[in-house]
Amino acid sequence: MQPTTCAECLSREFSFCSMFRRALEAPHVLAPEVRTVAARRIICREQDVLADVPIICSGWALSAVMLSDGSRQILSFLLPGDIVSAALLFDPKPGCFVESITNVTYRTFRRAQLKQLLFSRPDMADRVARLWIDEKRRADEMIVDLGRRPATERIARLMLGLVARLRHRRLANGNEVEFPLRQHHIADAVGLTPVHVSKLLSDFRRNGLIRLSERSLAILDMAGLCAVANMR
Amino acid sequence: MQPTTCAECLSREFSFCSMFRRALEAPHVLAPEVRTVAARRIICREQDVLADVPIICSGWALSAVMLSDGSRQILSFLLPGDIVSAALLFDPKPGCFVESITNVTYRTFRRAQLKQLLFSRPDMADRVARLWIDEKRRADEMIVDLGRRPATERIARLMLGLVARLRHRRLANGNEVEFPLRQHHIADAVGLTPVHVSKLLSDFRRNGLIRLSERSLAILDMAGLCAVANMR
DNA sequence: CGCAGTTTTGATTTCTGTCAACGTCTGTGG
DNA sequence: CCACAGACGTTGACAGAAATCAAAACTGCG
Repeated sequence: MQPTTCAECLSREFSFCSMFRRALEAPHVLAPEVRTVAARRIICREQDVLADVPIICSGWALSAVMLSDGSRQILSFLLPGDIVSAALLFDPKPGCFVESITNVTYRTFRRAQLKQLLFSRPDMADRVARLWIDEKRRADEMIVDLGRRPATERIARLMLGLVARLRHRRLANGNEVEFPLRQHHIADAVGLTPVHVSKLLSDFRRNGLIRLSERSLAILDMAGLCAVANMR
Repeated sequence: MQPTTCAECLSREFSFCSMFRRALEAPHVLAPEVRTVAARRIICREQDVLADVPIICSGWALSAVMLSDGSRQILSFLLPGDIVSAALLFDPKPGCFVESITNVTYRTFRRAQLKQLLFSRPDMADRVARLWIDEKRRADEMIVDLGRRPATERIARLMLGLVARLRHRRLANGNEVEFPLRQHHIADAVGLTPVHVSKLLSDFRRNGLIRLSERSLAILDMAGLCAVANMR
């Protein structure tokens, strides 16, 4: 059921991998190494120096920063087709630590090879720039969310954003998606405590906005949730 | 007192401008247009399409996102030598609005010219990448601050970060710097209300950490402020 | 079964926002 | 030169949001 080569992978059409579609369809060109990790495993640490660039092939992961008091801030959730961070194309230090949420498979590409491919075609610079601009835009939106939006709005936006990303990659089509996040993941992403997240999610359910159980999220009232999220 | 050409400008040695040092010293190569705006003026809006890339030459500015309820989140303070956003090198839409804090002079470079220069030398891609990586790192730090640090810590870190940037550019050398920010600027940057910022700054003063008056900030107890900021 | 991780719920505390009043400063126009 | 209006900063009382603490139920899994 899971693709065994990039040439069979759906993500090849979307997100990061689409830039290398041609090269990926001829597997001998890039020949990335495949790795598999179980859920809740560390993929890389903040101070690591990565010789290779990891791309998520299946499963969910997260990138985060740890603080000295033991708490952490999640910077982004990584879905199939995502590069851990565009900065890794140029800098071997990830600057964040990366952990699997579900079972994850990822492929590691040689940085030098990717860069060579990147600059072999004139339009590549613009495509890398686009990738980078999108990453930065998401970071800026997160800053706005954390700085100026109330808790319910942040949670609603997180869920809507994830559903939109999944749909864009054809990993979901209805308003119901696989949702492996624990409440502490949500808490660490939106800057709240798990206890408070639990209470607010109960409110969402009480108001008929969502159904969330068994690692599955259904948006029951899209208009209502968008209203809570202050979107559209 | 203020330089009239890039060839005389100190910022040429640091930050963004340093990438073009050679070209800037021969003014006929890039020939940017110079503009001057008074304090509290809009430099560009979120939906604008900018034909040129603005670089701050003197004064302080800010980039921010406005929300529908009238509040705003400041994304970054722009100091002499800063590009408004590295994304502008590739994308004419700034995605944020930019406002002068003090009187500001800035130069606008033709995007096509900059890009041409950028790719005329093989090491340029790495330098642009470095610029971009730093911008992203700052955004990530801001996410961590807003998501996981208490108010006093955020304010202390903002002040320390600004002082460090000023010193790095030789715009300050002691622990006393020109500081044109109003308390509402601080509030909009760290996600608080101006009233609360006022109270916390009073605490800082009471504890002998800083002196802040007359558009000037002196860090009286660097170790103490770093401790509050949870740094070093 | 037993255990560790997760979720829920209620009581309480802490932090931050809101509101309002007042004083200061600054630039502007008469 | 003065009066004035705005913007800014400070302070206190209060309200609301989110954290903390604690206990109990639930889940999945070896």
